[in-house]
Amino acid sequence: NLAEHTAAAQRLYEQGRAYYCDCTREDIIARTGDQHRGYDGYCRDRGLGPGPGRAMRFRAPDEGATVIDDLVRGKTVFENSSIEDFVLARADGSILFLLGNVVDDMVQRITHVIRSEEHLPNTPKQQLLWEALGHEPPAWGHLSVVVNEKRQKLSKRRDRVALESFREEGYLAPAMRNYLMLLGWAPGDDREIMPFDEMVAEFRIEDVNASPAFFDVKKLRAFNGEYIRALSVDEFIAAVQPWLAPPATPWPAERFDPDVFAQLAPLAQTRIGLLSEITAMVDFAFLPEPAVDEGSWAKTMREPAADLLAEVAAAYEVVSWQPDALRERLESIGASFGLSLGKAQAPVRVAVTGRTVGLPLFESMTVLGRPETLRRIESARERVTGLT
RNA sequence: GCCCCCAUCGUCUAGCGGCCUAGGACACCGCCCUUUCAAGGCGGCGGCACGGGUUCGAAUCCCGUUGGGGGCACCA
Repeated sequence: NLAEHTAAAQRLYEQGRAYYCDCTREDIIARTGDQHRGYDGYCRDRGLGPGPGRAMRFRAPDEGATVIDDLVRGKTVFENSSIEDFVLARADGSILFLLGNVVDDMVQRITHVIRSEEHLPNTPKQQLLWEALGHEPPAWGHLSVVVNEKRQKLSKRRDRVALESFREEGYLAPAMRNYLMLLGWAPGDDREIMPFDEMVAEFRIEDVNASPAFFDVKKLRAFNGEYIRALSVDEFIAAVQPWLAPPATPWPAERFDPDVFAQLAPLAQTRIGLLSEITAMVDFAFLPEPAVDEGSWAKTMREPAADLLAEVAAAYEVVSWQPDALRERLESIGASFGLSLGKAQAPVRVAVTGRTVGLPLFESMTVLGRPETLRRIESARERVTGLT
């Protein structure tokens, strides 16, 4: 809209609402003694015409006040005496943001300007321009900024603000959107998790509150978990695909078995808050050897783990390979050692999956298959015996 | 320094003069369920920044203080 920008500046000059000024930054500081004092109006009445080294300044009103009626903040009063004669056009004729932005909005017939709080100090200047150019100013709405734990506005340099990085970690778009909607706004009832369409239907800009909100990743993650659980199993399997292939996976691609994963998926679905967590949840099924967590090993592979593992291996040679049967056998073997099922399953779990926490054990073994399960139990038993 | 904004549990919020003994969510802590961990159920902890007004009555209105934030370019 270059032509419109220039025409608008020209019109303001012809109306006497703007004037030319040849002051440099240094001149102004020399006169006011302060680099934050603003322009002192030196050229206001010098009657300078256009020329090299001359910028065009807006003639701000000397008296009265400019009132911004803000959709989210109510009325804000700016004394006109505090508004400096700001520059509209550089010495080379190019137009500055403040004016260009206003002209663009007029050309596009913008009715509502909803933007961040940091623009609030610009608003009286822009409203003055709208009026000087003979237009009704738009409805303004200044939203508060989102802040970090130190309550400063989020910045690209300092804070994590790229949506892509959240997506790569396995946040679902609807969860992110739902969470973001709740920063500064709340639906009428106590529901927080709600479909976007319903939020849109209920949303009113006037209901947005004006105080800055902290971006709480913990709560975002909780929302994400809710959205993950709300997926059908098929949707879940589809959503999680990117984390089941290289480079996300520690297992070789050819070892991945979609049918095996499909059996594990519903078990994993209630256990992850981020899609990326699926990898560690099911890696035992696709790795040639379980990734042993040494802390888990040390905690569980003590008396009478070796003997227990030996008996479990023997019993599992012949049981019917189903979760219930596997559990019953382990439970009675544990009992013969004086161990609860909770205690007895621990070394078996570490032997088979490598960790003390994970998917339900008997279902996992069922999916892994008898030969591989027995091999892992036996291998763990040998290691324990070797160390004893 | 000047201009402006904001202020309810740790966090996000509901509240728009009496329904408030201040409600919900996340987090945290218990209990239940349970093969681990989750999920789920039940319960707990925890807040109106402070001081003045106005009013019969204030978290709600006004003023001030304090604290936090944003903006002060011939940048966008």
